[in-house]
This record gives sequence, structure tokens and C-alpha cells, in this order.
Amino acid sequence: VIANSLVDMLAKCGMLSEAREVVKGLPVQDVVSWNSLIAGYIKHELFDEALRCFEQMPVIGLTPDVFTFASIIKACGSLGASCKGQEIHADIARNGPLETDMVLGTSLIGMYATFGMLKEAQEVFDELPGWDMATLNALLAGYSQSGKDELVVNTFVKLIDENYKPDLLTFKILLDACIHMGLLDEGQRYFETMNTTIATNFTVEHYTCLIDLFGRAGHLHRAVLLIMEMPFHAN
RNA sequence: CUGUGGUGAAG
Repeated sequence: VIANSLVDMLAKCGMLSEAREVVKGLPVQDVVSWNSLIAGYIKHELFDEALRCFEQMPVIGLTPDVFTFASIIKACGSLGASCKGQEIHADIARNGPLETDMVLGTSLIGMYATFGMLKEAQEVFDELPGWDMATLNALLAGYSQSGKDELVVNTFVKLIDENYKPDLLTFKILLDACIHMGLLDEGQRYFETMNTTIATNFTVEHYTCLIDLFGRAGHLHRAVLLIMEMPFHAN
């Protein structure tokens, strides 16, 4: 247990060969040691190394668990490995109970979103027993990435109705969609509504996001106006 | 309450 914490720490710091050595030297390697290692590889974007570990697990008699799958599905997404990802998803589906895990579900949604496979993403979403903001953001990001800007906005409205509390990423996706559609006014209106109605404490980050989008969309004037309006020091 | 997992693109 203590050794696993060490592995995790080393892996998080990017000392991956050291982490691997520690795992190798363990008298009993369990699934947690390997999960930590895999998560480390992914954190440092060594996705194929993560996949290699994943394939190695059964060989040494370890059964991947829900943690392993959540990580490895993310790796498949980052690698653009859609076949591998779907293959692993099929294994997960065969495993019944895993399918209802929200974190794993979110990871799957994110993966399908990056592949532009909205139908699959939606299916995973619909099967889940519950959703949190990460799940919803993954789905919204998928819509956005596939150019379904109206769907982003509609879903956002629905989500507000259902009392979800959007976070910074939600705003980025929403505002991005608005501006993509050329709906600058709507975007800013949502922004202002959110700023006042919804009990969200807007930070300088939120403003930065909208300002950035205005600037990028070629509306420097509006960006400057916003900077002057915001209740912070410009930084 | 022994340790490990999830949320887009751009910059």
C-alpha cells in the first residue's frame, strides 16, 4: 500500500522509469500499482506506453478494473485509436456492472467525442444512471466538436433548467458555440444572465474566456468594452 | 476514511 503511494507519486512527477522500477521490484504487484503507472504515462502523454502496460496486465495475471478502463479509454482517445477503443469498450460492456460507472462513462463519452462518434457518445450517456458536470461537459464538447452548435445551446438551457451548475469549461463550450454561429449577442446575453441569475461566482477566468472569443472573432471593440466593464484589474 | 481513474478545439 505504501509502495503504491510511492509509485503514484513518482508517476505523477513524471519519474516514470523510476515508477516502473518500483513496480517491478514489488513482491506483490496489484492492479493499483499498475493503474498508477498507467495514469502516470497518460498524464505525461505517453499514451502508447500506457496501452502497452494495459496489454501486459492480463499476461501477469492482473484483471483491469474500472480505474484502469477509465484511464485507458482516455489514452485511446488521445491516440486516435478508435478501433482499439471500441474493442475495449466491447470488453467493458461484456462486464456488465462497469457500464454504469459515471467516471468511466465520461471517459468513453470523451473518447467518442474526439472521434466525432456522437451516436456512440450519446448511447453511453443515455445508459448512465446519473450525470455530473464532467459528464455533461464531455457531451457538450462532443456536440461542439461535431459542429452541432444549436445542440450545445439547447442542451445548455436544458441543463440549467435541471439545476446543474455549469463550470468554466461549460461556459467555454457554450460561448464558443454562440460565437461560432455568429450569435455574439446571445453569447453575451447568456454570459450576463449567468453572471447575475445563476449563483456562479464569475472569476477573471470567465471574462478572459469571453474576451478571448470576442477578440478571436474579430470583435476587438467588444473585447475592449468587456475589459473595461469587468470588476477586476486587467491582467 | 489503505493507495490509483473521467470533462472539446485553438492559442
